[in-house]
Amino acid sequence: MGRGKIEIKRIENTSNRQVTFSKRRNGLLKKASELAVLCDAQVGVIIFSCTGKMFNFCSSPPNNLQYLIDRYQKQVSVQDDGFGSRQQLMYEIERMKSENDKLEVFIKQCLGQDLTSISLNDIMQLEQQLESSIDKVRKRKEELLSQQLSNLRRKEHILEDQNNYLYRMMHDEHAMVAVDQKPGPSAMMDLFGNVYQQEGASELPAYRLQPMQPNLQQAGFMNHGLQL
Amino acid sequence: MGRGKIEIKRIENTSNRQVTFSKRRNGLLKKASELAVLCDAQVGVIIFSCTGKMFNFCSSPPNNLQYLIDRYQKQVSVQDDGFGSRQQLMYEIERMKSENDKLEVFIKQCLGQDLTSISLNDIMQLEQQLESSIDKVRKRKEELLSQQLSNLRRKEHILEDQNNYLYRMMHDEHAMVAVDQKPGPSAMMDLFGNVYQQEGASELPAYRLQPMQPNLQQAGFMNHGLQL
DNA sequence: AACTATTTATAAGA
DNA sequence: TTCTTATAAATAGTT
Repeated sequence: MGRGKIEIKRIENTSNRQVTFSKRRNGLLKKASELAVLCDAQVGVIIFSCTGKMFNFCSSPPNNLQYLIDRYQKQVSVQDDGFGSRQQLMYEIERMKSENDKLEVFIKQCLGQDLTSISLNDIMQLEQQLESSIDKVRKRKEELLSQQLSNLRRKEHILEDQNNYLYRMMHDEHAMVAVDQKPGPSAMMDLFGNVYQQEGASELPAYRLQPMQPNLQQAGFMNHGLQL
Repeated sequence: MGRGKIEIKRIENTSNRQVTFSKRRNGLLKKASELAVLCDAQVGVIIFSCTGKMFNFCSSPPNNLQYLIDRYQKQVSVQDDGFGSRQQLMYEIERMKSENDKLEVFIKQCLGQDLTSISLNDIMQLEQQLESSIDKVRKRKEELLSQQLSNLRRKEHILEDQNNYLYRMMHDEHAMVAVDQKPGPSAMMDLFGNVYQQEGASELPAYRLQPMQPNLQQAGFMNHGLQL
C-alpha cells in the first residue's frame, strides 16, 4: 500500500526503517484500538524498537496492560504445568510469608519470649522439649571439650618429643654435620599446629589431630535479628 | 475500508461483530508481524474476544510472549516504584526460601538436632540461651499453675457456699414456696464452671474466674514437621 | 511533516 | 465460514 509494493523483509536503509517503524507502529496501535472498540475485545500490544524503545497499548482497563498480562499468564499456566504466572508467584510469596511467621513464632517460644498466649499443656511440652534439647547440647559440648583435651594431649606429647630431640641436638653439636640422616621425632608440628609425618620414620604411628572446630559454621545465625 | 465506511463503535449485530473480529484480528496479527520483520522490532499482541477466547502473537522469540512480558515488566517496574515484575517476584521467593532455611536450621539447633556443624563457642552460647529459655518457660508455667490453683480455690468456695445453701433448703422444704425471694449464695456456677452474679446479692463481691487457659493458641505449631 | 499514487484491508453481499 | 468486490484506509516513495 503505497507508491510501490515492498517485500516483507528487514528494511536495510536505517532512516527508511525508522520512518516506516513510526508509521506502521501508529497504524498497528490504531488497528488494535479499533478492533477493541468494534468487537468489544480486549487488546494489548507491546512493541520494542530495535533501539530498545518501548511502546505499548492496552484497550480494556485503559493503560493497564498488567491486567491483560495476568489474564494471559493465567491461561498459559493452565496449559503447561502451571508455574510462573505472576499471580501464582504472589500466592507462593504469601504462603512462604505465613510459613515464615510460623517459624518465627516458634523460635520466639523456643527462646522463651512471648509465652503469654501458650496454654499450660503446650508450656509443659515446651519445657520438656527444651530440657531434651539442652541435654543434647550439653552432650555435644562434652564431646567437643574432650576432643579438644585429647588434641592438646597429643600436641603435648609431640612437643615433648620435639623438645627432647632439640635438646639432644644442642648437647651434641658436633653431630649436626648430617642432620638429615639422623633419626628425629616421628612427627613434626609447624607453627600452625599442623602435624607432618617425617619421611622414613615408621616406628611410631603418625598423629592426625582432629580439628578443634568443625569447618562448617552456620554463619550469621546467632545474631539473626532474634536476640539470643 | 470496505463497501461502506463504518463508525468506530461497538458493532451491535452479534454475527456481524464476530465476522469483523475474525477479519480484523487476522489483519492486526499480520500487521504486527510485518512491523516486526520490516523494522526489526519485537512485537507482542494479546487479544481476548468478548467470549473469553484468547489469541496472542509474538514476533521475536517466536511464540514466546513471556519474554516480551518480562521485558515489559522490567521497564514498567523501573518507572513506578518497582514491585510486581515477575522476575522480582521470583527473586523475592528465592530470598524468602533462604530466610526460611535459615530459620529451620536455627530451630533444629534449638531442638538439639544437627549439632555436628556448630563450633564449641556457638554450642556454649546455645546452651546459655536454652538455659535462659527454660528459666522463662518455667516461670510462666508456675504462673499458670498458680492461676489454676487460685481458680480452683475460688470454685471450691463457691461450691461450698452453694452446697450449704442447697442443704439448708432440703432441711427446710416448706420454705421453698417463694425461693426467689430468699437470700441464696451470692454467686452461682453453671455446669461449665461459669460463675454468675445473682441479682440483688451484694453483700459479697462477685467472683470472676480467670480463664484456665488463654484463648489464643498457636495452633498446629508443636507438630509442624519438626519433631519435638 | 505533507502529499499522493498505490497497495492493502475490509464491509457488505453472496 | 469463505469468496467476492467495491470502497475505505494505510502507507511507500517523494517533496
